[in-house]
Amino acid sequence: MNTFAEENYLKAILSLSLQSEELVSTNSIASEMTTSAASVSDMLKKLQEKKLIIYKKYKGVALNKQGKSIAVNILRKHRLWETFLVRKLDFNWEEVHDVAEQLEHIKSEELIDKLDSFLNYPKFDPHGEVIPTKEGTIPQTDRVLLSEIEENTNGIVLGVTLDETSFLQYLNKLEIEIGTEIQIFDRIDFDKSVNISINNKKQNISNELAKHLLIKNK
Amino acid sequence: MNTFAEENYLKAILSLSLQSEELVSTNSIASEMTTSAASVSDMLKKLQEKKLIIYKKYKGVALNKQGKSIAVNILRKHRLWETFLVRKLDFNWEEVHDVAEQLEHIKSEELIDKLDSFLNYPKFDPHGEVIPTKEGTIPQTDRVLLSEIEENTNGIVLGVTLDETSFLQYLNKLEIEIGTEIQIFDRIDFDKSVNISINNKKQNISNELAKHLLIKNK
DNA sequence: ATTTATTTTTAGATATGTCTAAATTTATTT
DNA sequence: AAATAAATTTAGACATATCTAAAAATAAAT
Repeated sequence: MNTFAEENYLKAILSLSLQSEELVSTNSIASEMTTSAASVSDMLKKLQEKKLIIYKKYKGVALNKQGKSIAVNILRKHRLWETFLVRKLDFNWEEVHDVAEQLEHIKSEELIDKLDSFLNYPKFDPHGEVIPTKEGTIPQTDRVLLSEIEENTNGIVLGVTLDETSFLQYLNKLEIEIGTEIQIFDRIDFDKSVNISINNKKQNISNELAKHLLIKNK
Repeated sequence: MNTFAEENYLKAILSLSLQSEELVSTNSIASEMTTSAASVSDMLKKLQEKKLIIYKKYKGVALNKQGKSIAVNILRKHRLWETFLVRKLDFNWEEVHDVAEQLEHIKSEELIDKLDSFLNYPKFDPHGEVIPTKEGTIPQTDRVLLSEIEENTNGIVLGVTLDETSFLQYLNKLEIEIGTEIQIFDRIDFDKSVNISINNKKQNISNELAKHLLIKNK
């Protein structure tokens, strides 16, 4: 059985691993978890002793099979709980993260199986993120948030992850609806806004907005 | 903010306080929590420093206002979660205790408010125990323990005061569940066991068992 | 009222997880 | 290639929560 701290480190390593192919650095983990590099070093040593990661001093770290399995399971629990909080308890989807960070550490396989069933086996969480399977795989989708999408590609709007009136009204104004084809040009470093074109009209979309648009990559 | 350990101690002290008027002893807490008396002593010192209990060395301990408020809130969360697990996730009422022991420590007032609302503001948990209010009071009910009940009366099983698997399994074997009608005949002086009849089947119930059965006098 | 037994507390260890500061390794400049 | 900078690890401390063994206080028995 793993502690909350161990699980949080594994989760952070998974998250960073999914963002790039390279080994995960100590500093990137420290920054992800807002802790010190020293603490990370300490924990990496421990996780290696528990045979959950592959760790080479000064080089970086990767999850091994068992560590990845645990981390993916935490991610599954996190996203199932978020789905529960939004769909059943009427939370706004922006509010659920902190609570889900606690709930994801509850230990009971049966609980998660039953929660999954209660929610009717959802494939996506309220943020549009895919929910890993019970078997420990992360289904590949061509659904991407506009805020995460590759530059210089085309896509189709598949959905949104927010249903606030002001948000939806703004989409109307921008002529964005489900099915709308968009061209993605580039992302601005400074504010993470995205330059796109809709119906041949060039627009700049804020990161705040882009985070709520689900795009299918063409 | 309190740690899980602190919350568990407060909960144990509350539970013991409700069983008798006297100050709670170090050993009784140790036995309730299956830990050592030394650990209890250590923690009592800490809880006193945090001003959550009234503690006199060698004499015993009681919750003060703030400590009781925290403990009652944990109890409320525990019982709301048990209700959720049984009513929504289809757990058997014998299975929910361990999971609820974890869930009760999740920190979010909003979560509990919304859970309460989702469950339609239940008054009793699946074991028949009353659920404390959001305001921190434990509603009084007219229930009596089988070990205390008047002889030659009839009653209905309203709940239990113990949440151990072995206990609950034994109840199953005796065909005792919530709602079961029982006739109470007499109490044996020697061992305080009670002669009763369930479904016209006469049985002798040990004092140890009777102490944990809540009966509504008819 | 002593002695004995029980209960409770303290002392000293251990494990987890964190920190700062110093040392070490690796990467980057010049 | 040597010097400098950056990243990482180690050393040593600290807080939490637990334990065993020993000491101290209280309760029970003679």
